Amino acid sequence: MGYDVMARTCPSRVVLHRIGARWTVFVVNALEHQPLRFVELRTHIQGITPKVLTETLRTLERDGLVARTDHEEHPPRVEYELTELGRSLLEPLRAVRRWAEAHIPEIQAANAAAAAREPGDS
Amino acid sequence: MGYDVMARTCPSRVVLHRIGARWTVFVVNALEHQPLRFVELRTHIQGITPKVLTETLRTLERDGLVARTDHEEHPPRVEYELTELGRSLLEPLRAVRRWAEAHIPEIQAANAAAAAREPGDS
DNA sequence: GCCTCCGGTTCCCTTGAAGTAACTCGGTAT
DNA sequence: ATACCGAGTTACTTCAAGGGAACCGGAGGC
Repeated sequence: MGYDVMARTCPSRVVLHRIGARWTVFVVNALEHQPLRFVELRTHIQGITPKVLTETLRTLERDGLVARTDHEEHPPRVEYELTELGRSLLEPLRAVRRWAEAHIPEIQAANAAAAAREPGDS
Repeated sequence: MGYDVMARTCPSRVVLHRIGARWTVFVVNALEHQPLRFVELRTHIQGITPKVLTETLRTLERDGLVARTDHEEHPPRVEYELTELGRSLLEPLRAVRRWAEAHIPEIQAANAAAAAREPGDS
């Protein structure tokens, strides 16, 4: 309690920034139903590069949202799963994701209308 | 229906990116209860510069989330308010904001623990 | 001896979002 | 004439996130 996101120094700004990071939403969403391995995440989240996936996972780990389990096998088997904390983020993120998926047409229409209102640049 | 954020070309990625933009959450939240003028937004959202506020508002306008009303007075009076669409985003964003505000201690603790686990760099 | 598999790492470059600071515009007040 | 207001704009800089491509290491298989 007592945090105010509007305050310049509020730590929740950092947290919001993390959530807003390009790939966080996708990784968390991907781990919703079961633990996944690196390659599985990679193929599940289309377009993510290994570098960025690693970075995102490390950040999520540091923040205590994702747990990494190295099974010490050969070939390597490493699994990522949501922690309790990470799981608690699912609900809000799902809401945002659902909103995004549901309102695409309206947003696209608004953009098209705005574009039509402006003088075409060609 | 039928959008899948995990698909490389899904338009919802663009939408999520917009929502994730540094200042979107703050502007939308600030407009929750009543229309605000430029300066009011500026003082309400601590740390935002006029340039960035303008950019954010323009984007929100284009996306149809915020309506701009110029009252054509002198000195100028311009009010920004959420549209119906913008208002529908409030609920999901509030959830995320609440989550952020609520889980700061845990995230900070996780970060501190992770930092302690690593070899100090000095 | 070399390849493959998995889970990365490394280096380097590009982009674009954000920040800084100074300036504009048109009208009214002093 | 000058200054001030609100609501921006403009030009320039900065910087971290992101992307691309190539490489690594050790076990097991051919």
